[in-house]
Amino acid sequence: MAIRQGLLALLDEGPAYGYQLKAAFEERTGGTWPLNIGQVYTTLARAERDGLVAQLETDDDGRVVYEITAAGRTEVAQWFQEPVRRETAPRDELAIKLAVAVTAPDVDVTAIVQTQRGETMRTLQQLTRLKRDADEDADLAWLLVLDRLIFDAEAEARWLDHCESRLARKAGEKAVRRPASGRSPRAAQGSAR
Amino acid sequence: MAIRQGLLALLDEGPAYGYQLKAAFEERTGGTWPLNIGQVYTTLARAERDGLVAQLETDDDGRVVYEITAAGRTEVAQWFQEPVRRETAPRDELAIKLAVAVTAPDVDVTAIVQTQRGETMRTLQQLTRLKRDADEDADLAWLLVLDRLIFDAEAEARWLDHCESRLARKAGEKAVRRPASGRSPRAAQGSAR
DNA sequence: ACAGCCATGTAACTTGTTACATGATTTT
DNA sequence: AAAATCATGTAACAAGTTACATGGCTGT
Repeated sequence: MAIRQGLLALLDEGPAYGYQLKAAFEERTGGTWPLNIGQVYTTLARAERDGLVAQLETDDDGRVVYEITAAGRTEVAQWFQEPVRRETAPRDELAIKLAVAVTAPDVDVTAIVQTQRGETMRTLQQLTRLKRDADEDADLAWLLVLDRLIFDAEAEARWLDHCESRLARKAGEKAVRRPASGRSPRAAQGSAR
Repeated sequence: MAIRQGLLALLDEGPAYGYQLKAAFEERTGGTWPLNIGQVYTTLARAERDGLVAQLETDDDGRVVYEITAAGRTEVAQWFQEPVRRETAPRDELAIKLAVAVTAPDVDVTAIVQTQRGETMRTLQQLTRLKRDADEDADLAWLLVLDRLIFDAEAEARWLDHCESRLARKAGEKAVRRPASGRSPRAAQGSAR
């Protein structure tokens, strides 16, 4: 619902047409989440179907201007009033992956963790660079989004470390096997019952 | 794709029927993400359509047992090999909300932040309690998922603090207005061009 | 004239999700 | 016998997403 609500909130600031909404949305997220223009229209069409927005007369240049309705305002107000709940959040793919991997036989979980950490660190560096470059001029909204991504990536990295140490401890309990195993990060070669 | 891949990975450990998959999935995530049984079947049907799984003969009790195919194994192996990429991750609703709110006029962003922190802290406590209770017997997968949720919630809380201080700084720059404003957390009353 | 952007829209598809229908088996 | 649980499935929808069609306008 994030996009729908976001566009709705933008319309709450005043009528606008499709391209303006796309631009406004991307400006605030600093292009972190580029929005396919088609999606703006499908989202608007669905919002109109649900009575949250309405088409105004086309403007002087023939552009289709949308306006928020009373029902739409109510929904925006609610969106701002109510916190985002954990239950609403989508299932986390990485967590599912590790949860399944850790229980499965013949899957090198450590390799998964390490690969993922590589990716996470790369992302983190990229974000940090972006922040350094943007810090001067960028507007508050974009900076906050950026920090959000950074905080998230850091949490992910920390969690991966945590997983690794837990895995190491578990492996330790299993005592000594494979005396001098060269690292073999090949994971998931299937199996049978 | 998380559920689909998860079920596929479970099938990679051996054939199973719908209810078994639901149980296996929920066992690993400790019931954090309960799975509607109907979804198991729709997911399986779609995976079958895509040639990733196949129905075996029904077992002795007439249950429909699914088996992973070669193509399915390839996909699971890939899933484990490749890291979860940031670009794949869904847009974060909270970030969008604050990004829009912070730029909009007549929206009390501080109120939003505080409400959200309340929710986040409540979640965090709940998770911590779960962890304390579970720590004895629970299996590794469930503990890791739990920690993931905790790390995430902590990052969110930290980010909210960060947002608040940024907002305070910005408000400071605007200098003194509204000498003794009673807090008016009414948000988003619309506007016109 | 042609390339390229602005602008609107639509058709088609994916994943996730739930509500419901239908039986069989088990428990009370 | 009734209630609960196991088990399979389907219909229908939401939200996100993209590829494509279409036309106007602008600069070269």
